[in-house]
Amino acid sequence: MLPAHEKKRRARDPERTRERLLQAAFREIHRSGFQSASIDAILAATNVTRGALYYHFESKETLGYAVVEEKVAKLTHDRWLRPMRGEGEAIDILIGVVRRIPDSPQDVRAGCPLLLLSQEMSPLDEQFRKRLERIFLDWQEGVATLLRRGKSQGTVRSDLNPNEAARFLIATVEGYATLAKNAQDAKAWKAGIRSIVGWLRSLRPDNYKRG
Amino acid sequence: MLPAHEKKRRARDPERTRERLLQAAFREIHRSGFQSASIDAILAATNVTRGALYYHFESKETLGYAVVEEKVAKLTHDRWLRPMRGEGEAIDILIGVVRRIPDSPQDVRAGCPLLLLSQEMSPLDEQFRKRLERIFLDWQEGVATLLRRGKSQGTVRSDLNPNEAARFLIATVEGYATLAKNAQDAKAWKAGIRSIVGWLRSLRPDNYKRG
DNA sequence: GGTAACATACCAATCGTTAGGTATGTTACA
DNA sequence: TGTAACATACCTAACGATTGGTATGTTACC
Repeated sequence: MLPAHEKKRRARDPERTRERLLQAAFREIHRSGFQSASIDAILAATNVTRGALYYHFESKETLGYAVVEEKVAKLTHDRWLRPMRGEGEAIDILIGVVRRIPDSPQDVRAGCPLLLLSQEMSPLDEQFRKRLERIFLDWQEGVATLLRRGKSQGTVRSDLNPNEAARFLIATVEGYATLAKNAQDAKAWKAGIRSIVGWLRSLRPDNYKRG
Repeated sequence: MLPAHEKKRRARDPERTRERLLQAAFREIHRSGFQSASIDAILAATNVTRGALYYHFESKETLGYAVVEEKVAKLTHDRWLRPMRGEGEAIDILIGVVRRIPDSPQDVRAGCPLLLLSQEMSPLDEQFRKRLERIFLDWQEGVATLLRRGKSQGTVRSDLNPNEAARFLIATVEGYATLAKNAQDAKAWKAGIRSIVGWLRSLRPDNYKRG
């Protein structure tokens, strides 16, 4: 007998259908933005029919909201929040996280979906905006918490304002991501990361030297 | 006799028609992005007809390119390049420029058009991308030139890399603009400006104190 | 058998674009 | 100077394609 995951594909598997739609919608939205994302393109990419899509999602908007909540938020969670909860020195962790952001040409050219959706949708759709804002706030809170821990452990300058520094880090990361996306050049991104790492190092106490 | 500019409006005034189309297109693109910008909306805003629009611009794309070249580039020029050519200490000039970026609720909520178009169009349309990249490069070069001047005058740290610092400034400005746009909150922008100004001050030589 | 999970066919609206015509302005020539 | 010839600057109507959405029908599974 075949292992469970290789069993003959069930004719009906609503969870899988929904997940495939979400994934395809994420890709399409990431490519074209939400407004220009085409339902037809999503259907073509998944071989799901209109009826099935509108069975799982009541409108294009709700599909978009689900993409933000379940796909975009997950990215931030996996790349930032989870690693930041690990052991180690705060600045080291942040440098590691920043360096682990995908830097392949494809990734850099595609850019950050959070950034794209913020620019496009936040003035147009309050429901979108609120969901994106939730992601930014969680991100900021995660960084600030880590910096606070660093301060209490003496590995971060005592005069640093954690919330302010967290915002600064996020702004810089997103700013360089924009420049690199516009340049369509992974080297631009890597140079940005080096600058950010340099700034992160400056958050250590003056008397705190490392190898 | 009436002054020249109040004379009865000429039935045909191609320059004025073109300029009005450009202005309305800029507004519409800034609001909706390029792909979702509606020709109908531009026509309605100007009371210009389809035929007139397609007389002045051969397609929606060329209209978009003209908006980037003649409207978006002008913004960067007026707000950054021109002030940066003035007299004075480099860091003071940069702080002044940054503080003079419009910070009304409407401006912050609308966001930076350069940012929006980069996010939306740079992976999709090389012609767009090149024109946007030109703006970013001019911007960067302007800041770098000013910082170089500051170094030679001893008002900027001698160990500073002008191009790197220029990129850092631009990335930070655009990053905070994104955060503020997503928050739809002018206070977020003003706080960002304060952080940027703080960073700019740190570019002065250690022994260089000011009032 | 009942209903959850689809599939199909179609709708009205909107998209950017163009064809075809008109009105106004300019220029060349008698 | 008058006007024929032409060019510029529009206007109107309609195009075919695509948009998101829905109503109705069918099928697989508990």
